[in-house]
Amino acid sequence: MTADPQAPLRADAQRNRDLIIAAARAIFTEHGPEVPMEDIARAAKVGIGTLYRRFPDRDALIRAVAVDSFARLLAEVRAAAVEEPTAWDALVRIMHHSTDLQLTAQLAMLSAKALQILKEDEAVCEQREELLVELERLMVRAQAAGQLRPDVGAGDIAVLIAMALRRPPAKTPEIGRLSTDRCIAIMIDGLRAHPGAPLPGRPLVRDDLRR
Amino acid sequence: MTADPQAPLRADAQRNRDLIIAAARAIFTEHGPEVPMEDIARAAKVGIGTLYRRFPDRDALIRAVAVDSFARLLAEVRAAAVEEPTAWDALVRIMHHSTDLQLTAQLAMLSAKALQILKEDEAVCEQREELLVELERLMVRAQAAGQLRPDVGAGDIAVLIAMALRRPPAKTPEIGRLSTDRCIAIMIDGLRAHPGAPLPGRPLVRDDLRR
DNA sequence: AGTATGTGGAGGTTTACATTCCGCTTCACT
DNA sequence: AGTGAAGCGGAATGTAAACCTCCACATACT
Repeated sequence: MTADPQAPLRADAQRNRDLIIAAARAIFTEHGPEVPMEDIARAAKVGIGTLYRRFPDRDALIRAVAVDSFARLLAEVRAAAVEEPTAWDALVRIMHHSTDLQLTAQLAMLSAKALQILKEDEAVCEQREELLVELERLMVRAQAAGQLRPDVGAGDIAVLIAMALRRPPAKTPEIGRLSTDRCIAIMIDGLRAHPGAPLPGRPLVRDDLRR
Repeated sequence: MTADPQAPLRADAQRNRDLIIAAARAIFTEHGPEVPMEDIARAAKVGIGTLYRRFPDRDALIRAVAVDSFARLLAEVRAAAVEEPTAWDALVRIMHHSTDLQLTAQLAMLSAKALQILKEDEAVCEQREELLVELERLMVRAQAAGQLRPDVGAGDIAVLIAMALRRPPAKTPEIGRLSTDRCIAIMIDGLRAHPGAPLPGRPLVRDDLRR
């Protein structure tokens, strides 16, 4: 029932549905996917009943948000790949600026619960695969150009991102943002070609992330 | 009532107390400080009643574990500072090998709840301060020796560590460990002197972490 | 204007966790 | 080896929070 196109929604209902997804996106990004349904309804300025009619349970909502967020991120990645002068610049841009990235990583890698749900969703899995393919393509290009260190795989980047974007509670929001930015910048410097020390083990690749 | 030395515990009681702390340490490290008390009791092979007699509530337990974990970490840091040939090596050793580091970071930076509790504990705050002083000392040495990039502060490292050590759930424990190791190695390379790009903002220092 | 569709949110139900309590066990001391 | 104090386990109870249903009322579409 995630998307049920055979009965087009009434205009107000469609509007509410969008509001709910937007609110869920914001709240999931901030507090993870296990916040009470009521909070989401409140943020969307909608009654709980409405939320439940549109998404019969939390899983459905998570799936819908994930589809949305993955699609946005994919678009962002493709845009960066085309618009930036080099693959490396595209990677840097994505890592630094994407909030969809944050949500996606959170859903796909940090919450065991969400992972479980998404793993069983055909559409999401496909999107995910596309995303990783796109990422790998960028990385190969950046490695060929000698900008990205050769001993990392897409899995490494994914892990790095997932870690970096789990922002710890900070003194103030500004410090929180600053610390995330700096952290990512340090990671990026660690990803440049000709770094100090060879990495342990072997590169993590796409398949290492599948669970 | 965390430590009540006026009535020395019976031998078996003392043993159980130690078991409980050890179990709590393991479980907190793995799953954060909000796991059900019952899980901790089970892991310690002890009845819930016992747990509650020794630690009247979760806060007391968290405090006790924190004191223990901070002390261990401080010892580890000092040992590394003395035993390793350079300050840089000491930093690397600590980042790579310390599980107490993981727990400490988790308690001190990632869980809002734990933070709240610890912030109000005199002893813990002092330990924390000592720890950061020691870290800063190492960093200054490593920067003076030209090994650590000059534009980072102790706060940056603390944030980095807290992020890195929040291990996402992985396909297998081996992959989990590998990904953490690689992630840390990448961060370390990003921390070396003469990296690619200057970091944004200003160094995060000790005080930025106080909340 | 009439009807199908959508809405809000009060409240019953479920769940999960914290905490207490007390009959039985183990220790420590003589 | 006997005895009382200290300790133990875990079933039972309390409690808070989140889930989700339901229905009188509202809104959109034709």
